[in-house]
Amino acid sequence: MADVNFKSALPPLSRENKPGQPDSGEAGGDDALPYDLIELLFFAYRDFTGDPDEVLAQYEFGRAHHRVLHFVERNPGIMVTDLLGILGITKQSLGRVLKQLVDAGIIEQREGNHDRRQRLLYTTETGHALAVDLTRLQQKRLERALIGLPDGSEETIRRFLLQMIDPDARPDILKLVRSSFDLKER
Amino acid sequence: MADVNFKSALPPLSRENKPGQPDSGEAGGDDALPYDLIELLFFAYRDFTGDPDEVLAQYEFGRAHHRVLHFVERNPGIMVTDLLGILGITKQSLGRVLKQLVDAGIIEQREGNHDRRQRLLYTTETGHALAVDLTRLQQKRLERALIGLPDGSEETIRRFLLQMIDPDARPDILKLVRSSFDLKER
DNA sequence: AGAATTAAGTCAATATGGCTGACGTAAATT
DNA sequence: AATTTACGTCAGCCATATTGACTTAATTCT
Repeated sequence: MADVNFKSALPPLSRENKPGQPDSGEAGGDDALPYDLIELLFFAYRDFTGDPDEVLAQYEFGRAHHRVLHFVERNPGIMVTDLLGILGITKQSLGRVLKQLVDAGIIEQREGNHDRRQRLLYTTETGHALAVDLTRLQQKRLERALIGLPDGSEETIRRFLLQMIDPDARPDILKLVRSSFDLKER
Repeated sequence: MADVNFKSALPPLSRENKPGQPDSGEAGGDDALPYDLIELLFFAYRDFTGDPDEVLAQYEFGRAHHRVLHFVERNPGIMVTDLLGILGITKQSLGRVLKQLVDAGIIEQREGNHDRRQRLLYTTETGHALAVDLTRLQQKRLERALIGLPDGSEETIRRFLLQMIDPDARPDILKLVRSSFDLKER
């Protein structure tokens, strides 16, 4: 369900507004702003997140649930505090979503062994299955996107994405992402 | 202002949960799910949108305003209906945001020449300046991300992003994006 | 000329996913 | 024993999206 992607919704451009070639009649001297890249990124990301959205809607879950599920699946036994740091949201925001996931039997909380204050997070069997499902959807889209690109493109894209990230956040993200590819800078 | 990026917020991974190398001990036979790409995309997009967010916050605007501003700047004289189609949101959602932008003197509405029902959208001088500012921020990040990548990488990334988009939406998006690069499939 | 369609705007209600500040409890650390 | 940490919770707020129904004016179709 859920017509998340705008597919059919995108109309032809207004007649009054035909392309007309590089409308480089701007004021100041905006030397070639990368509108195309910016827009491609926008639409690509939207469709990328749209696949999971459709599945999640069936469970009455949203994108917030997906993010939590994803990072718990990826980091079984993660502490709530660390998950908060990764997601960059507040305890309250996470709390609501997390509770729903626990109630739905998607995520399980276990007391820490060494530190009994912790409620370490794990996906249940159901949760794992759902996480894998969603990831496979995204995998398919990624694979489709890589078709026909020159050798080494995947590596290039990985580096590009990493370098899009704030430099001072990269070390932490690299730890988190632990790619099987070498993304060390230089 | 606005601590949009989580920079300092990302904590070290939980001690209980050190990398430990490809934890390929999964159940079914999930052959190498592309977690790293998925996560890099997530963080990259977050930082990418974070730059404009900070500036917009000063105007009490959000990301919704940015999207509207962007597409109006890019398609001066666009009809409301077409903008709705591009953004993939409802008239009501657009209405609120658009009104705020008009009230703030960022966007201007002019009656259509041929069709007086239309309220064609244009950025004002102020709006244009803001749009350019925001785009330059994103340009800088993109340029930084392309540093050190092999020749032709930008082209590769463009194609990658295009192919991430639903195939049936691509023709419309290509018209919209009108890249100065050749993105025709094949 | 009259009917149907389109462009734009509007009302009211609702959901989601964020936020803040304050506070409480149990467990660990100093 | 005092402090800090991990987690949760209360109450309220805000931004951005949704739906369905309805109005007005203008254009197009028959």
